[in-house]
Amino acid sequence: MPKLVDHEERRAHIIDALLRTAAETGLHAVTMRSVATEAGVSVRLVQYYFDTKEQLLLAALTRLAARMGERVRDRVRTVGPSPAPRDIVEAVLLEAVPTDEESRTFHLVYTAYAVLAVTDPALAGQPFLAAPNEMEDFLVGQLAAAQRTGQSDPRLDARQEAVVLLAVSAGLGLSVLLGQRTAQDAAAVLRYHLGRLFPERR
Amino acid sequence: MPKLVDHEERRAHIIDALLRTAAETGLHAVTMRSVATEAGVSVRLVQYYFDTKEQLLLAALTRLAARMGERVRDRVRTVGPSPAPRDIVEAVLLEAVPTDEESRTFHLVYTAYAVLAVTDPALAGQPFLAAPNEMEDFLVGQLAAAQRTGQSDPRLDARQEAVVLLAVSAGLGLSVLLGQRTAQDAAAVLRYHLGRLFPERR
DNA sequence: GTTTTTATGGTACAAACATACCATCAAACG
DNA sequence: CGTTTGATGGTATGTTTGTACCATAAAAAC
Repeated sequence: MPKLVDHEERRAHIIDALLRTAAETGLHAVTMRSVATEAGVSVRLVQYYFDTKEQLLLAALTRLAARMGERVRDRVRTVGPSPAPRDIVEAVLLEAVPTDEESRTFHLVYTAYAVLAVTDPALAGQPFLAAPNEMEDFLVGQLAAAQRTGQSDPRLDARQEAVVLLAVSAGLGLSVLLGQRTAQDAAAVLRYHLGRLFPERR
Repeated sequence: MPKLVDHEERRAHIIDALLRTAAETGLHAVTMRSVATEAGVSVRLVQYYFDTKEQLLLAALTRLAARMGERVRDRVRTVGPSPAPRDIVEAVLLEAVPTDEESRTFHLVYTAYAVLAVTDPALAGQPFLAAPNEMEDFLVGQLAAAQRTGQSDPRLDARQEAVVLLAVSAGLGLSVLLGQRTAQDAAAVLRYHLGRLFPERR
């Protein structure tokens, strides 16, 4: 055998190249050749590590979803000691607003995948349904906790408010992606809305 | 000359064929041939009425945006006599939730266009920025009117609430498109949120 | 030291695509 | 009545795509 290379590392390298080209030219314009060029390898190698283009796209989507989850968890972790529910919720939802370049790439490509998945049967809806539903339950838990400790109005319907929150952050994220709003403006709107959900006590 | 046909009608016919195929197989999979087949004409005819594919796509987007505007105006018109701001706002925002098949087609293809426009410079962002900004101003006006007549809390920031409203309806519409929620559920969430914005007086 | 494997490059190929070109039919116009 | 012109069909062409095939270097295994 030759170099005996780390397969996972190679795959990750190629997938990252795909994500970069997808963010630049659009997911629809991604080709075996463009990915190979961006990754600095031959087309044959892309074939070698991902047999077919469909498998490459699927692997990229999987990696994308995983990285998104990591980013959310990182955000929650760095929110400071003994955080209030409002802080946790804010951190989680702000992750949907693309600020840095990596975040922008992620959300752009992710959205492109989501739209693609509606018509393409090969891209099963798993990552597009499992993750948000999980998130919804998480938010319901946080809201309920806030209601128990008097940080939020107990008369509110936690489930509906959670759905509204997710919709708001998704909608704001999309508008930032489309260049309609800056990330800062979107974040301000989100904080405004959270201010209504978690009234300041005085 | 031969039949001396109505150009606009022919163009509309072909564009509708494009929208149908785009809704079924995805905008990325739309080809001159598929559109021609769906429209029941030859490829040559599609070329004849829209010189290039890019022009065809652009014309379809223009028609799509126009039809969307019509639908919103129709909704507002049929909201009943002497409508309250809440009814108007509800009607406008519910248009973003794809209920019937035509609405679903519109929003799916429109979203695909929006994602495409981020990377494709040929699709200038005009329809993606002008329409929402117009809508935002409209909502601000309705909210301000409601605040003046005591139908809504005057301490609220009408501008920010309008942005939240648009984001919520966009996010809910997307989740319906992705099959995460039914249109009925999304409508219920929207009404719940409106209920918080326009409290019932008792 | 020979024989497997593994990793890689290059190239060939069939399909699909957008578009350009050639041809035709029929209605309007003079 | 002939000629121009708008509307349409068919086909050719060059390019790009995904994928299959052939080749080879080199490390491990024996």
